[in-house]
Amino acid sequence: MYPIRKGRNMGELDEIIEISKRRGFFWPSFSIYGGVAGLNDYGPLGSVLKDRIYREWKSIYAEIGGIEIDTPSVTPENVLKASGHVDRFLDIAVGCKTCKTKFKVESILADKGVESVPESVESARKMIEEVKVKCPKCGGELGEPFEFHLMFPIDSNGERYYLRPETAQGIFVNFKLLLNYNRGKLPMVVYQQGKGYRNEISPRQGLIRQKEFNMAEVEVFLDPETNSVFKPDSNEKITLLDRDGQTHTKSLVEAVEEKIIGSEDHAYFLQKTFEFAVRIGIDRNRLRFRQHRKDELAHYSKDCWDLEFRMDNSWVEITGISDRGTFDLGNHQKTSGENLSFEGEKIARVIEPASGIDRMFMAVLISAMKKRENGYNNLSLVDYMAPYPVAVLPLQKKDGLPEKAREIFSKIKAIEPYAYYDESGAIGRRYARQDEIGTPYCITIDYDTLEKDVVTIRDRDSTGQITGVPYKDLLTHAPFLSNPILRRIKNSRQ
RNA sequence: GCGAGAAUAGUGUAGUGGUUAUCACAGGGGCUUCCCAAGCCCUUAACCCGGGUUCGAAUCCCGGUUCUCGCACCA
Repeated sequence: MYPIRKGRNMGELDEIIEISKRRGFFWPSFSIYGGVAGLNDYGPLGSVLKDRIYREWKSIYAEIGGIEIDTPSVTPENVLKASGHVDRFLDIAVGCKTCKTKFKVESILADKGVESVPESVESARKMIEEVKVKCPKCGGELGEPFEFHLMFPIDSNGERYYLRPETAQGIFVNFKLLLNYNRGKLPMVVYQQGKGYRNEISPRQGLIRQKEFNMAEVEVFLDPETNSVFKPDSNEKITLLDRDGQTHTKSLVEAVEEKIIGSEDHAYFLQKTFEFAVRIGIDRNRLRFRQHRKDELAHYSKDCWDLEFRMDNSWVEITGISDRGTFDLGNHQKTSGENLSFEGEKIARVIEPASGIDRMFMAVLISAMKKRENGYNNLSLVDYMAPYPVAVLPLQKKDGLPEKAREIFSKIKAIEPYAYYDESGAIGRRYARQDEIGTPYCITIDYDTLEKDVVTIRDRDSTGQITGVPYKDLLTHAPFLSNPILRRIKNSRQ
């Protein structure tokens, strides 16, 4: 009866994309000009939800003494040269003249047993000639090699810059200042939220693969001589897929004991990452950790575990927890000439939990989306994540109910600015509307309100309600969601 | 980037050369209803962009853009 969906079956991702566009979570950018692949806007609801995800992330790391920094997206070339991105984030590719398939020169050389990365188009051409490589697919002649940049370059007055491919470098280059701020002490946990940019060849799937994306990166600086500053303590069994393809269902504590995970420090940040995902409402049953194989590690990474989320029966990385060792600080020290050591000659070792906030955002929506028996959607967000924690609804649009409702609404606004007011159409329709955008509580103003100043509170997930709540009791607790009456509703529902 | 398909209101769609461009839902207004998208009436709102063929193009052709699915790539 509601949007008739013929033709293809919608997957959960398609469904979230449809609802998001309709209700204002996100949509493709620049659509009046035909749109641009891989760029999306967060709408009014999505902007709030995204901020709430960042808020929880910050509090997770602030709780363990982390400090925040905010650095530019526009980054000078020499910084990204030192970090290896200029050379390693640029692929030299070549196409087959016959079947038109394109390959990374690096990988077809590797197939021939040549383990070297061409540094230029010219050297790639020479190497192809020397090794006599043909098209691995059809055996045809290969064409001219060409460069494919994964970073967006910016040229300004003869100087080259790039849009950062990760926020991390802004932290590494500030190591000295940050360490000074931290009064010379390690461990030091530094986090940064911000945009990252990658020139994806084929951006797809809404927010999953974009050219510009929201990152939440943490760099944990550790004394290389002091292990196990951070220790996991969770006994929850988690699925761990190691680099040899073995699946383990173990707690992180056990995983370290059994050497599935290399260090306690690394495991601890897997735990933190898992805690973050669950705290924002991602379904823990759709999560697993997967270790990178040696050949898929990024150039800066010694070891990496991804937190992956299952959607439409495939796994999507939402966070990578990488052991970057001393790679970045070592290279920046060498290139800049600045002393980035501490306590003499020591270079700090780095563990990096780096989350893709857009992907986590999708995971939150997909985890929360429920279908009711009547076919309507219920976005079962965790209370404190909902863009609107509360809506105020007069039962009908007459008999002075809207006037009373607006009066109460303005009082609610004073303690909960993200409150929604709606008096249009039938009450059931308005409940349904709030359900679809995840509003956990509706306050209904009815005839009893006029006589006795009591309201009805309706709970989103159970659709149950409690009547006769003196509305003044709702105004005595700020923030609104800490109100004990709401807890009572929540606890009583089954 | 290649191959194949697709692009029509906010969403999902009908429409194979001539229609006031279909329908549903959503949105707005009203009647009715004291609590879960009920019903009735009214209303807002679209042919991706640019060329071409034609008396006439949403429809046919070309180019572009975007999307989907594969491949490749990326994480």
